[in-house]
Amino acid sequence: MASASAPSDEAAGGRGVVTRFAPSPTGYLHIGGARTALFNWLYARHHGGKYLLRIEDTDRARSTEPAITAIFDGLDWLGLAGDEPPVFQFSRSERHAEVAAQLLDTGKAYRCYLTPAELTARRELAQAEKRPFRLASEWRDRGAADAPADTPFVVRIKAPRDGEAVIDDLVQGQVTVSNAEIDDFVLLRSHGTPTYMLAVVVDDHDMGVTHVIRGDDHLNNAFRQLVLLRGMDWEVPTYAHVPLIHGSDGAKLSKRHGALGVDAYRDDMGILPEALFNYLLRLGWGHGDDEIISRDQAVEWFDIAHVGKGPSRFDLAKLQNLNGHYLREADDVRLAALVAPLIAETVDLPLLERAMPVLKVRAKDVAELAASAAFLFRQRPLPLDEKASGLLTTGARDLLARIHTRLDGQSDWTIDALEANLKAMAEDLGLGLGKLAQPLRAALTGQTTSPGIFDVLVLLDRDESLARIAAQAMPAEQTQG
RNA sequence: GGCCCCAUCGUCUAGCGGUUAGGACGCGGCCCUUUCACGGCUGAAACACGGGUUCGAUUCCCGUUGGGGUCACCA
Repeated sequence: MASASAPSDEAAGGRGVVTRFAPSPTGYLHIGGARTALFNWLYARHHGGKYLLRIEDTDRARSTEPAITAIFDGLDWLGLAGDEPPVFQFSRSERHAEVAAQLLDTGKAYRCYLTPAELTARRELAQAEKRPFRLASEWRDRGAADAPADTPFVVRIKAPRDGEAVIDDLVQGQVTVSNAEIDDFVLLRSHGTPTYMLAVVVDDHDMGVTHVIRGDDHLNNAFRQLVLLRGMDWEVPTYAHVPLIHGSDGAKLSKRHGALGVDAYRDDMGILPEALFNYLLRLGWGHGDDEIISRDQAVEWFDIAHVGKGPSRFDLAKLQNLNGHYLREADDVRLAALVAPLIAETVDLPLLERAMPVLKVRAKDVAELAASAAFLFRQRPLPLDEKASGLLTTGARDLLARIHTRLDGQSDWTIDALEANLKAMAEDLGLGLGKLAQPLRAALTGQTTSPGIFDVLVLLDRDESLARIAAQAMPAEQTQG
């Protein structure tokens, strides 16, 4: 099963790769989280490993059920569901406490009786003296005998004070931090609940995670987690800290930059999942000149080595361009099903499906597609938009009457026949085809832009087309002469 | 502010000592054309700066500047 010879295989080592995406359900799945999930998924797939999901809900006050649902929905939509049922971190608190107890027993952690008030006082003092704050709790070396009775305490790790720690990060390279920078962070809160720092390390270990791929806002945390890992004598996973996504102005992505839940891209912006997948893949990662990359191709090509080290800015225009591409490629039946609910009029689904090939080449999102399809289902008299009504001058209406007469005599209602007929008519009148097509388009669609005029004629069919033309044509008696 | 990280067109990126610095989005022009798109061709557009190393730096090293991340009983 194992590859016979792949010594250069980046850090996959001998063991099977296990990655995880671990969002905290305090908000919806945002674009940055989606990309982190994508990279984890790709890395696992590429190496034939496993990709797991874990919901980091240890903050009971901020974790919500709707957020959890939205995160799973978003992941499913992008095709990034976990390979196994998700782990809910809160359900594992007993295990976390057990590890904290073990650290306490082995002298790797201690009970700290400093109150929150004392802590903030020390912090403020340090700040006032413009001195970096590093907590030095006197409880670190005090014996249990000194412990005050009935006083709440937190459990802190005993972080080393000398030397330095090194992490070989797949993205950031070798990063060294002095141990003096790492404080005795809290493992168990005064109410006995585990902190994120404890929970992550225990869960990653228990879940067999070999590769931790996450946002680089966690790079500093990795050093803290290292202390814990050493305390438990556990194997250190391979880290890959991926740069964050920034907004168009270079600042950390926020709501106003479009850091919306992926559901907003789907529902409000009409983005297709394959487009977002492709966009997110290319944001911060590249493979030569390739831009349009399929899922399979991505799995084959993806590597951490080509993940950029600098943050990249989110560019909506490029996402939309990609979306246009995938829209054109998408199956007509699928698109019709997506578009139908967005159309106010009663939809003739087979007609919508038939129209899709000529509609989808001119749309960049699902909403645009719906807007461009609506004319097919409107009742007569057709409402005209401003440009269309401006175009239907007396002369144009007169022309429509002539067109009506001409087409009324046409039995072969096909694109070729219609085109031949109208071109001949234009020639007879000494006009360009456009002179006929534009008024016709206005009468047929109520708009000045639409698919090709012969496509429209055929889609609408003979009776409806003729009726729409008649509705806008100059009354017959005024055209005599 | 301390610590850590980063730096190629406006944006996403290719490049891994010697290239006319390539592609894509966006922008301009042309072509196609019944409108709008699509498509094709084409133009403008980048190695942040200063020192080294080297025969030769976009590429390696140092510094400056700029940007980002992080400093909780949040995750």
